[in-house]
Amino acid sequence: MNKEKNFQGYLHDKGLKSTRQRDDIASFFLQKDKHFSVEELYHEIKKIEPQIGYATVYRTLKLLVESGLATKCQFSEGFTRFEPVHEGKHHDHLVCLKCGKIIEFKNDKIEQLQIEVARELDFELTNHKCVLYGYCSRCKD
Amino acid sequence: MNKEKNFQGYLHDKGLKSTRQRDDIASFFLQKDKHFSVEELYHEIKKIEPQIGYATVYRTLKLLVESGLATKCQFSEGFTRFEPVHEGKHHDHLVCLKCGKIIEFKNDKIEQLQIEVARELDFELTNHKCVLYGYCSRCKD
DNA sequence: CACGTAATGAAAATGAATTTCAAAATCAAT
DNA sequence: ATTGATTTTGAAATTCATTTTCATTACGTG
Ligand SMILES: [Mn+2]
Ligand SMILES: [Mn+2]
Ligand SMILES: [Zn+2]
Ligand SMILES: [Zn+2]
Repeated sequence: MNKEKNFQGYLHDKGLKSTRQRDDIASFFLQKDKHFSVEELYHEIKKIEPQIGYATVYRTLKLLVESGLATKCQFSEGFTRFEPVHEGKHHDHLVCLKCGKIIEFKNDKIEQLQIEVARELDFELTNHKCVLYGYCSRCKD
Repeated sequence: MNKEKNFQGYLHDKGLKSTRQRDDIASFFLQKDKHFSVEELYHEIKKIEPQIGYATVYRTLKLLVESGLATKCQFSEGFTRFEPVHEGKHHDHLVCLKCGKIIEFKNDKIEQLQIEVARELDFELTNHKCVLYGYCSRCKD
């Protein structure tokens, strides 16, 4: 898998070591398409690597974010979620306030308008977060 | 001031009491145009009401949000900010990653496109947060 | 293999936010 | 104004996500 190669490359370039724990976390995380809480990921990794500690999961997620392979999601749940990046494609989210379902969307017009907003305000844009809250098709009514 | 009347009305309707502390916090907060951290607000209120406790500031902000007179802002700073609502006008934010400056913007096209995105995904929209991160005119370069 | 360095994990620490609880304040009914 | 039921307050304790500490273990270059 190419993402794992990228992670190995990132570690090497930074003079960091490849370890069984890091590799297990990265390869499990990167092959899923999911918005993980740290707790969820910790419990999944426990099955593969029973001695793993929370600190290592936190530390490895930080490295994945720094390497550009993961992004942080803050959905006002009181904790952070992390998701593997989707092949260089940025997207935003809808979050169901009842069941917690997370739906992804991509809208180039919105992205373009955000760039214009920033330019008009003489602001150099680096990234953004757009989260739509409400009720999914199964939870509404 | 009308907002303070609304707060008094909210308290009365919910069978809650009007207290010197609540009234001082609400009237100070509602007349400012600022994105307050709880700590900032606490220190400002201390000047007016030296015996105030953090818990009362937190509790009053919660009431202000519930009454629709304040909104929570989460700018990935590790804590929550609160701002008085602007006369029924929704807006979003740009946040400078260097100096922390918060710039407001309003873009009806983006808002409309968000509504369309939600409709296409059969999602009942209640609210949204859109935060653009980058560098303000003074901090870029 | 050996050594210097980095990583791990359990436990402690941190920090924002909430809860607890005894004392004080509010307010509707007298 | 006085009462008294109920709510609010503030200091301190608690909670919970996340970070840090530190002794031990693992990595990887030579
Ligand atoms: Mn996603
Ligand atoms: Mn604002
Ligand atoms: Zn739902
Ligand atoms: Zn700036």
